[in-house]
Amino acid sequence: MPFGDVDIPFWSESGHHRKNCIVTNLKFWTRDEDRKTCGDSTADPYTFIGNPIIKGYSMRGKELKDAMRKTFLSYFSERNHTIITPYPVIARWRDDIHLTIASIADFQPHVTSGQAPPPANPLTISQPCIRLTDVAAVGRSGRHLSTFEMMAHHAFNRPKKGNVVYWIDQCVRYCDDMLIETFKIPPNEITYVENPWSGGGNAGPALEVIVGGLELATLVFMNLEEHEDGDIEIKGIKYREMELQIIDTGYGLERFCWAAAGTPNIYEAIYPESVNWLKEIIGYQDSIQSMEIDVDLNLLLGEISRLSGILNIDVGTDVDSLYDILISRLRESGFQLSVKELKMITEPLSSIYAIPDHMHAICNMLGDGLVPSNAKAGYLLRMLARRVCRMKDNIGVTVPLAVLGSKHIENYLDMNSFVQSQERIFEILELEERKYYEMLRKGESAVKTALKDFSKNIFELPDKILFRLSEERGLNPEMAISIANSLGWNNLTVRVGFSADMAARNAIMTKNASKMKKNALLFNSLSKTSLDYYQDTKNMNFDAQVIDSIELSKVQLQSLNFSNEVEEFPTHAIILDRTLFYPEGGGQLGDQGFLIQDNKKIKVFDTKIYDGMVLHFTNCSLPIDLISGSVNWDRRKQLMDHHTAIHIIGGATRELLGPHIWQAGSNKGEMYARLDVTHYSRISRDMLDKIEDRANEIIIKNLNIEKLLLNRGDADKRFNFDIYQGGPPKYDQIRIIKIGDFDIQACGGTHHDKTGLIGELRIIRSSQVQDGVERLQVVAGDTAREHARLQEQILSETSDILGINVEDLPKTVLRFFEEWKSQQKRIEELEGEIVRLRTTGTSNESSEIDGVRYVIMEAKGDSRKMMGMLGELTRDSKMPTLAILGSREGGGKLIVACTENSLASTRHNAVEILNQISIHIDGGGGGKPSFAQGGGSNANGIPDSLSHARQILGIK
RNA sequence: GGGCGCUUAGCUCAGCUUGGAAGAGCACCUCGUUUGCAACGAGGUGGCCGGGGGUUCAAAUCCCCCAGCGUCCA
Repeated sequence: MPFGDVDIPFWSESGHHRKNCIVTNLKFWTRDEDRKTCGDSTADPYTFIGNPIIKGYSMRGKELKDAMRKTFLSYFSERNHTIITPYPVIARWRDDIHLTIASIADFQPHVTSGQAPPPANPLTISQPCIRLTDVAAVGRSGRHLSTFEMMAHHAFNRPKKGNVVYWIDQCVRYCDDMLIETFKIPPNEITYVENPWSGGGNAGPALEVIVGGLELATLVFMNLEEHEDGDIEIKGIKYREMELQIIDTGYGLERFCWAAAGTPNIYEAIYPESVNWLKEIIGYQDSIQSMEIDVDLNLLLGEISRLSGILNIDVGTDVDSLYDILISRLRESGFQLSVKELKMITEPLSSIYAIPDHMHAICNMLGDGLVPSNAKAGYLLRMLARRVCRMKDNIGVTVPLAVLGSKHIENYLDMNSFVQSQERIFEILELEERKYYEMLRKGESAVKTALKDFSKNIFELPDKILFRLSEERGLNPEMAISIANSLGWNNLTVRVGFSADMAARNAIMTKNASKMKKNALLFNSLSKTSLDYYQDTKNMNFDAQVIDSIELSKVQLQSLNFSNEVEEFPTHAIILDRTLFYPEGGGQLGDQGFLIQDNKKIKVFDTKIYDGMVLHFTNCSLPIDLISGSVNWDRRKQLMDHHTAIHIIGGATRELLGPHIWQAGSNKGEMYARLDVTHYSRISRDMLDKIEDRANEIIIKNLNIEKLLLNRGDADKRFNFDIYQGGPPKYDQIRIIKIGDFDIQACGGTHHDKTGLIGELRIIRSSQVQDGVERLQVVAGDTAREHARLQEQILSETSDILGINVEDLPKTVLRFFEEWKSQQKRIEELEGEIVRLRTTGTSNESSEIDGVRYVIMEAKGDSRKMMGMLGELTRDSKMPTLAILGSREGGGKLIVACTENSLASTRHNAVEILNQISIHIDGGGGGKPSFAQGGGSNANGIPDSLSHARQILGIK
């Protein structure tokens, strides 16, 4: 049987026929003997618009979704499936994706790989998902959503172990039965299209379930995994059968709602309140009526939706040609419209439809505790927020973003599924909108500057300028051009195909970037080291067997990235059968200490782990023999102080600032520790003090610190996802650090048994790593005391220099700085005065020949100082002057200048004069004909230079 | 995670490509003209050109490092 074919008893039992779609050429199953197309082709229009194919659901919006979800979950619950609470939309348990894009994502990779058991088997769920790949089509196609709920039933089979829940046949039976019996869909309207699925390292046969021209569900039978020796090849990648056989289904909740509502498009079915409200605000009906087009708007929208589904709207699509096609197709259906009319109808609508969709995603992300940022998942949130801001501006909605959010939550969301508070969601939305307008405002001057050298009559801009405005200023081409139009470049338009080129350019850049990073295999794993340091974190001495002693190559040294606490570059890596040295991990730096063999003490500079093998870095090799090891306790104690302190700070920050506080990285060394947390604004010193106080309170309470070892499934059940602050879990065994009831985290580091052992901690300062991520710098234990001493010392040394009390430092320094500035000013004035005095009347430094004054004199100071004097001499156009100043500073400086546009500048060339006289100071220089400056290396030649100048100019 | 950009007067920003006297608008001060809504005219005050290092006779300008901020992509 070829891969992808689905041959099950159910087909013949239920009277299905296998056919070939005459349009797509895909194989499909149907009960309808006469059917020629698979249902999901360009020849299959939606049949349910205005005529719901799922009967009995008269409600709309949230009520409809709730009812539909309940029906689905109940169906499977009644058939032995356990209902699972949805996972968050931010996929923090994974490091390969930011957002939950499917229900199966909840169970990847730990369950699908077989490492951990599923939370229930079989199970059913309705998982909120966010997918941004087709975000450009949302609002336009009639069916695309950036956020949706994927209803699913999953089963995980291990046929080799005799554990089979159900497989393809039963899966299809459930689906078919539910559609017909529960949702009352006419059997002949259902088609099952064979379309094998692959992605994310797995593959398997799959069926697309099409009803009334709409894909309602996909049933995937995942039984293959990527493997280089696999015997099945799909799209050039080799796969083999895997241990697990997974039923991975996805039923689009919103699509069920649409099919039950029969509205012109999916948005009207699920967001009717928002759509109507937005239409009202901008007076949409009135503006359409004033166009006096003789069409039934509802019929037209249905038709557009039907056609948009067929047309492929994608990033970079040539929108104008798309409109032409749409117009001609609409004409075939009896709608006579011009492009302009069609645009006036559909452009505002596409925004009206996209806004509630985007708000749904935004509120869900914020509700999950995500913070907007310029990187990672936070950027996706910001991108959506900015799309909404842009769209609402375009169609003339003046309601603030936060109000849109408030309306949306009121109509469509349950706050009790959110970790974040409503107030904070609005606060963040307000901040985001403010940042968007700030960007626009700055963008205007950026456009002005970028275009200042272009004629106002040009029609197109060089691509480079639009690329740069987009990448550096966040102005997409349409926004940039619209700003340019409003600034007077009225003819400018975006070149056809520009967006496609920009997307292609990004693709190339991304591809190049991914080529650059290649992970070379550093060490061949011999055997895993027994990690004995967890048994008792205070135990520092041990005996072990040397397994290997590796001389480090240049490549290895470079890629090992030693911290600045490693005092010397090591030459060797020693591998032992067991160790008490903690290798760098979880942000905690590696242990240092000694290895002792035959009375020889060898220093361990650092410890790292690679593929389960602990590398002890030394500067010599060791024979394969027994050794004893000794870990530097002072350092380890300090690392533990810092690591436990960071947990406490994290807990205190979360407690005081809110559930959106997530660890975005951390580092614990001997000298200091830092914790990066997600937060939407800068943290004030006042707040840092509060966090510090709370953390010290925890230390004083001397809470017990428990270390628990749980498997992944139990850890997930017992605690929230909050425990994965340090990143997605990598192993099935999860080590939990529990500080009283104050803070619980999965962590592999070494910790004290009691909080009191830290002594004290201080947050030295906070800085910003990227937008939305604050870095807290922390010192704890002895380091905290040393830090305080150092600060004292700096202050007392500084105040000693000024001979004042420490308390008076700020005030005194300010006074000194002000005085210094005003004195600089005074010096400049006085120098000007000196020049005036020296050059007025009959001084030997000033003479006049034929209407030009000549000033040749030696001065004091550097070029900058002499500039000021020259201003005095040559800036007065009423007194044409040629001035030559020389100074002995810095190897000799010379400046030759004449009053611009005067007799002096026509008569003399400053550069020529300078070049002739600068030979005396062994130097050079240049400038323009009216002004030249230079310098040299022989300061004592200055008098010669000046007298040479007098000679050239004929002055005695 | 990978890029790109910005930091210059109290504010908003030019100048940097190609090194050679620190600029504009707004605000502020003085004088004049007016006393109608962003008044006008003349003059003026105000700058460690983010910090540190390098190249150079000479750096706001070129190179490197650091800090702060912005932005795009994944």
